[in-house]
Amino acid sequence: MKTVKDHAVIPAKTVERLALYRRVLLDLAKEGTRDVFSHQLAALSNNSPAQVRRDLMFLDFPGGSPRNGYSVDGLAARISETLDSGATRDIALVGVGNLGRAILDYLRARQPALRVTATFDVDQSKAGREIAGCPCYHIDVMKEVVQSRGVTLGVITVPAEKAQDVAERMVDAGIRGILNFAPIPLRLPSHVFTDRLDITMTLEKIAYFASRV
Amino acid sequence: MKTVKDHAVIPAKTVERLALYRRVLLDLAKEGTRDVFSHQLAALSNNSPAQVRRDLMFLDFPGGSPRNGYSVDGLAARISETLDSGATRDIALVGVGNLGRAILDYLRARQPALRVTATFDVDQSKAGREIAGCPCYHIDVMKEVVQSRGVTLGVITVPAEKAQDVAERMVDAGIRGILNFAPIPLRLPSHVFTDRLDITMTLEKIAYFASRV
DNA sequence: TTGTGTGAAACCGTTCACAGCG
DNA sequence: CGCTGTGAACGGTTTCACACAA
Repeated sequence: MKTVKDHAVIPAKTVERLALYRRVLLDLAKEGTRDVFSHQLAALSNNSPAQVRRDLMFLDFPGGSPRNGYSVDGLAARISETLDSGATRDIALVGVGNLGRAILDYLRARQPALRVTATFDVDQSKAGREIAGCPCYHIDVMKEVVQSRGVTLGVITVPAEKAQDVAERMVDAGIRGILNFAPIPLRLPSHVFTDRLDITMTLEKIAYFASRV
Repeated sequence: MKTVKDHAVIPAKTVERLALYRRVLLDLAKEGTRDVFSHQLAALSNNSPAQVRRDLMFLDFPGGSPRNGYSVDGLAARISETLDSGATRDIALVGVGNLGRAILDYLRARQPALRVTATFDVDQSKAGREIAGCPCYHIDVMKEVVQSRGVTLGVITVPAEKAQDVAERMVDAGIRGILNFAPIPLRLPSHVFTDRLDITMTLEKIAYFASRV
């Protein structure tokens, strides 16, 4: 029996794992697997079977039988409905340095539901050119471009000192969610969802735990 | 009074925040600030003053006076002692694509306590060259290079299909901690500390939360 | 019999609130 | 006073354990 309402908010950690399950399921589908048990999905995403089943409760998915487990295709589709609502999201990327270009390449091959529509930089010489098949504008025209194309997500790959300013311009342009690679957290109005991927900090954490036994 | 033993294991989230506090403190020091209150540190790393004070309890730092707060230099130094023990850690980076190069650049400027010593790739044509001032070897010689230089940390920026294999070679070479950029979790012996920075997954999470109000 | 779906318990991290001190 | 240090309360997440279904 399903008790979770359609529009119930799913906790962030669960959303992350659902995105991971989807990727695993798509891989399984590609190699022809039809059905999967929670313990298999758990092994492939290393966590516990109980965690997997608990996460799937949020999907309102009629799925799993004790005989066969879950339908790979059905479950993947249900996750996509829940996370994406099927719509493609447009992304603006600010800061066309090495990291910015890497992320462009990274995303181009993947998930067509997430697409970098435009890139921006302070460097005038980059404006007007195409970077990895994606037009690059000067940052001063960001608001117009973002609004005319209905971009709702932003990625920040500029140096730490510029990140807060860029983020505020993004919010002003109407962007609702920001992924920040700068090593400093952004202070933004609470209606904007932000997350940070801090490479140095993560390495420092790994260094700490790798030394104690 | 301090009750936390020197070798007590600090929770991962606290370690992350301590690394962030250190960065903030170093910025403050650079601009000449001598002392800082927990509420200031909290604002700069956006979280609560209570959280900051709770985190600092793990440091066994005699610090804070109600009059002046904490000594900026003293606190930064104490965090470094606790996280790094002052030692420089050597890193091996496998996968010299765009992302790999971006991370090399990113780390070169920063934290001298973390240094990429060698890079590796399957591409023979990259071997023998220098990438961003860092020697690049073929992946087959990784074990020797890693062992002769005492490298203990690894960064994986290869495609998903290769990541597990690369990780196992790293572990075989004696690496103790791995930062994985591939979108699939690694299955490794539990004595190896691993963390994953999954760009696509994070964007999917942001897309999910950016659409609900 | 095996695996799902799920209440209930255990666990962990954050926040509260206040005693103690400069 | 205002801030630190911290015990205690709180809330969210994970794990346990078992009824139920194929």
